[in-house]
Amino acid sequence: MQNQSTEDYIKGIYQLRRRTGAAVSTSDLARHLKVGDGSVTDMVKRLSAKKLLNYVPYKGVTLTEVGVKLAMKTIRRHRLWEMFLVRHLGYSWDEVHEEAERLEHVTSLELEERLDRALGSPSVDPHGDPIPTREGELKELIHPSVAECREGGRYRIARVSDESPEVLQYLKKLGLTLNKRIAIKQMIKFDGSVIVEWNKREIFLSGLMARNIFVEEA
Amino acid sequence: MQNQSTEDYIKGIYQLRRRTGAAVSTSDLARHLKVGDGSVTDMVKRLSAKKLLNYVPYKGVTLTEVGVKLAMKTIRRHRLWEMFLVRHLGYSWDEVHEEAERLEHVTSLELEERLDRALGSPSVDPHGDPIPTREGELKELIHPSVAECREGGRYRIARVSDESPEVLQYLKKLGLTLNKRIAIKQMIKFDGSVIVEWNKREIFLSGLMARNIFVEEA
DNA sequence: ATATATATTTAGGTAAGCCTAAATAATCGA
DNA sequence: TCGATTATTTAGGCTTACCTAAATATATAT
Ligand SMILES: [Mn+2]
Ligand SMILES: [Mn+2]
Ligand SMILES: [Mn+2]
Ligand SMILES: [Mn+2]
Repeated sequence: MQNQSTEDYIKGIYQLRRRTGAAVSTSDLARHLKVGDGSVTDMVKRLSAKKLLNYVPYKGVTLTEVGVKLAMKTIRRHRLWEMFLVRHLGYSWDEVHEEAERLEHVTSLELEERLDRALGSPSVDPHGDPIPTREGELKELIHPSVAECREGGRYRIARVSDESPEVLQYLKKLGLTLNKRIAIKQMIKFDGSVIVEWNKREIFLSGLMARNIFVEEA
Repeated sequence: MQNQSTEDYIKGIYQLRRRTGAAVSTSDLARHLKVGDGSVTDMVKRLSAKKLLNYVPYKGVTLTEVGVKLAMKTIRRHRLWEMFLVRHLGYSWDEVHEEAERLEHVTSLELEERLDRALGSPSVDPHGDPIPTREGELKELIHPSVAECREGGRYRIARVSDESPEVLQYLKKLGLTLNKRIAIKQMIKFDGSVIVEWNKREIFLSGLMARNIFVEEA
């Protein structure tokens, strides 16, 4: 098993790459991990020596096959823990990320299996993010954000960005949680905000909020 | 919160001290933690600077009040996790120590509270060891070992040494788990072994085994 | 194309935790 | 009580993962 830093670097690279598609720059990774640029260059060389990633100076890093495996393993553990904390310990979806961020690094294969079994092998985490399989397969679901919906459409909330606890807290307060069914009442072009209907109430969502909620046609 | 090494050192000191009563020598601690003697001297100086313990060269270490608090917190988390893994994830008592040894260091106060609540504030762990309270109070229960029992006596198994997984596995196979009621059939002076009766069967326990099972008069 | 701005790496340091071997202190036996 | 044995500390090193500032490479704008 690898240590906390290694796993967080590899996971970070995987996630940044999913967003940009290209090689991940050391400075983007530094920002993501909240460490200095020089520290990343340093660490990235060591991870490259361990064959977890390919590093081309001034060009950025990409994960090797082994690296992707490790990313999958870490993400799987993270999301299983999030799910477990919600279902079995009464956490709400805005409280689990931090905990899972630490637990993911001290989870044996045995524990991973037992978490999975206790949850009935869930396919998504509390934020709607897919959980990689035991074998490391991850099918990314591509859902449009509320900001990209058509007026009058009816949708199911399929995923919510887990970036900020505040967004999650706010949505919880509104009642807009996973799998809730909403209708798009009005798209306000001017600032990208959206008015949705849920439970017979009209809810106003800022443009930023709308871009953090992902839906599926209902 | 402290890091893994710090917590394991402090916990180790607490546990060694409970057994011997006196200040803990650096070499005993080194053996316990499986690190070199010199490493312990090194670390112990740092922990002393942090006011977690008092270190007198050549005399050994004792925990400060703050140190004892940290030991209690760590032991509480360890034992709550052991209990949780057994009750909620189907682990058996010989499989939980290693897992808890890592989980104890990444457990927030919030998580500690939720584990405790989910378990109904248990007073002992799966091995019969008492769980410190939220406030850090620990009442050590003093039970005689089977090796110290009187022939013909009837007892309840109150605690089992969690030192070795083998002992625990063996006892599990025999069916001699916590709270089981046994009768002492014969104490064999020659080698300290004991024959006990449980569930209408006679079970032979080696001297070493007998010294690792602790009981309460029934 | 060249100067300037920005991104990235290098260099030199630090702290934590470990190791081994040498030095020294404490303890024990006769 | 003195010499030998044992326990403990010191010294010198190592690796990991950070930091900051200086140097250098790359990208951008005129
Ligand atoms: Mn993490
Ligand atoms: Mn999540
Ligand atoms: Mn531990
Ligand atoms: Mn235990």
